[in-house]
Amino acid sequence: MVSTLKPQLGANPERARSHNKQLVLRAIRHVGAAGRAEIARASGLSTQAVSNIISDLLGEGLLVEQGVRSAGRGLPVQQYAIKPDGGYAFGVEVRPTAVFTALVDLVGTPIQTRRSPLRNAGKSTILDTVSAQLDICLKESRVRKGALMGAGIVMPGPFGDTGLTGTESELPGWNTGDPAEIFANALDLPVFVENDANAAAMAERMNGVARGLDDFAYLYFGQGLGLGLVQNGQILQGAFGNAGEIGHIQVLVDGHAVELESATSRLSVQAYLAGQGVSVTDMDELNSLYSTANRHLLDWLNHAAQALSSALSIIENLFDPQTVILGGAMPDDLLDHMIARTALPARSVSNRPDRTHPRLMRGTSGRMTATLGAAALVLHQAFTPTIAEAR
Amino acid sequence: MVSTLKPQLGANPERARSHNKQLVLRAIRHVGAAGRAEIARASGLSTQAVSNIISDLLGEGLLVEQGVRSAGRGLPVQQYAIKPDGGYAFGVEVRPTAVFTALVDLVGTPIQTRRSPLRNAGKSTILDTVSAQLDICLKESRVRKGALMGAGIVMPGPFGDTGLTGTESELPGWNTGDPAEIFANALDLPVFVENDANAAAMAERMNGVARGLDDFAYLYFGQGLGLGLVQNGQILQGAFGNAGEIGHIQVLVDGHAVELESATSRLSVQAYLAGQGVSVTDMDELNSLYSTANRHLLDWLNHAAQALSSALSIIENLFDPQTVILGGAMPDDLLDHMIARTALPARSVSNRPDRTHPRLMRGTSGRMTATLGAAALVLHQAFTPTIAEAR
DNA sequence: AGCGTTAACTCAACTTTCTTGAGTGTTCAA
DNA sequence: TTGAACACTCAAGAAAGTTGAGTTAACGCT
Repeated sequence: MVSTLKPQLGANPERARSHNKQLVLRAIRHVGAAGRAEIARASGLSTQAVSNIISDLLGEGLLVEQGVRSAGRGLPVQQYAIKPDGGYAFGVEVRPTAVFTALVDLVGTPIQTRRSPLRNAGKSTILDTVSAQLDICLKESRVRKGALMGAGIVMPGPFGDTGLTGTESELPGWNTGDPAEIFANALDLPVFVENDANAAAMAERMNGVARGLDDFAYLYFGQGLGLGLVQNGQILQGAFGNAGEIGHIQVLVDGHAVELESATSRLSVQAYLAGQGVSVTDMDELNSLYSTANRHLLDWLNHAAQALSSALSIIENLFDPQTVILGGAMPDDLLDHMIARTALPARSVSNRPDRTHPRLMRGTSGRMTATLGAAALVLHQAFTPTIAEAR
Repeated sequence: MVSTLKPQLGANPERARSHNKQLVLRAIRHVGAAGRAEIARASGLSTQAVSNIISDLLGEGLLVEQGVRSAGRGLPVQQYAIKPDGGYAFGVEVRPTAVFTALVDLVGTPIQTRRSPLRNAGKSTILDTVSAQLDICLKESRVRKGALMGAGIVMPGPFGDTGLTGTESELPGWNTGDPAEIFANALDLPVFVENDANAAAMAERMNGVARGLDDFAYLYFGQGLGLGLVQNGQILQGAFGNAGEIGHIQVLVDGHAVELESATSRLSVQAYLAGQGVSVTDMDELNSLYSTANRHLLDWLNHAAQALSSALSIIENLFDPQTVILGGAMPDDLLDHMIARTALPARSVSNRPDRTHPRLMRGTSGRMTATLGAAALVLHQAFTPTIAEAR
């Protein structure tokens, strides 16, 4: 019974400065552009301290002046904003058949997105492909490697040898060794590894509908169904990094218990439609099927909405989030349809009159959601004050 | 769509010191007794800094010298330990018919526990009773009020006006205003308010089977069934403070969906037994019923274990905790029986070979669990470095 | 139009806290 | 016996923050 204390760092001047820098960046990012006094009030620091820090950040090229704003009386505010080319993040999504990569700038704008097929799903093939993609990305975009703040990697979970192993994770060979470390060595960059749902959630928080939210859940439609949980602005990872494996829990559809994933995922709709003699292979076909109001697809959506309603009840009552976001590799229209049809449980702590957000929202969808989310992991890190958190 | 940035504090010398003090206390608490060099290594501070901080803490009466330990070569280690009477915490559990209070010292030892019936469940009656209990507690134990670090309050959730309101929370009048503020004013102390499950979880972490665990879940058998979630050493509260309301989710028993609470709670066993013509009014009766191997009770336990298995699957896959603890106002033997009978889901991220703790454990049980948990909230605060977290 | 108030920001002096490096004392092992 | 290892202290120095006085610009009242 060895209980290891999670290492936590003490505060010294150097770490305090780094913490405060991130605090200032975060405050500026949150409002888009801000002046010194404003930031000082938000952080509990003196204006002078903020001033010094801003001057540092200007020197490092992370901030730009953003004109003055005359706000009522007093000296007009000299505003500062994040400098988009002040840094870059590399996002990687590893799937069994291909690797998706994205280069985004400091404000989250995608500079490049790429797709590269994999000859096989072997470890070294993946590492080589990712490395090659990084080089090409940097060359084409003319971004110095030094300007890269890190790489975010999205891999199918769960991580490690668990009771779900073999059922889903179609990437062999990653259960031994720490994937983050392996990628960090291969790319020579700080690396953050998450599953697709968590990454998508962070993307939504950085630049999507979850901007400014600190507590929300994200249901990600990928191959299966994943749950990204953000608590207090941080991804909830669980003790072994596998929190949010919602796909295999039992929910009720028409009074019968089914695995949530078998009722809601992309694989599930394909299987269902195939059973009805309708073959779909990609999202576009699914979308056109929906636009013709295909009865079988609508039936499936109804089932899925029922399953989601059960899941929503669980998520809301267990996490009490500000909102639950639906997104991922599923066409917008289908997501909207499901959201409209999902019954919002009355017996839920989320059923309260003083809500600021709808209980169910649609997030960004599309093929690159998770890849951009991978990059968002890096940005999130850059804007999160981290004294007291050892790495 | 006003997205308010969660206030976070910048680091300045004063706050750094306070952060570091708490870090040192936490490190010492974790191992029981420690020397300067050891703490310095754990915190990333210099020995000199730790030395200065320890000398401060000795002056404040929070630490005591604890003899020297000769550990291999070198100068023997001068060890320090938490001084039990260095501070006290007041714990309060408010129930509809009575108020329970406890005074515990800095290491968590209960000094006094009391029960005081309530004439009615009105707000002012409760406040008056609690205040009076505090005064008596202090007088009898001869603890200065100045030595009190705060009060923890356990109240039935959910907090605020939610979809579960009226079903459970039998304390009228608390849905308006912030309970923490109300108590803080009445007691003139820093106050932390939580539900019973969260408080019990913290108690378990401070001095129970969850010592040293940073990620675990606690299923609390109270009137109903509550879930306390600890993530990264912190209570997971949710956006509105109502996370962990697990009682009302649907689970499967014998293929039928039922509300978890209706299958597992103390009220549920009483109702079930009453239906079989067996009347029980308190835990002792329940216990003696169990010791006679009452068939109806065993039937109920079987049902409950099934429901718990469903719940366990959800908790494990959503949180990926180090362990799930069962505790609360239910006799030990019954808890043990349920733990033994609860099937551990195979398809779970928690089903992994490299576990350090069992998937299901029994925590402290008994009438005062939540009350002592309330006090533990205060201790937890005292041992948690909190730069960057505004109040 | 004039003038006092308000507010953002800078400058320079000061304070707090941490780190560094040299020095002391104790224990173990060769 | 001697040297290495280790905990701890002392004194000097460095880093980062705060404070308070001073400057500048806009607003609004007379």
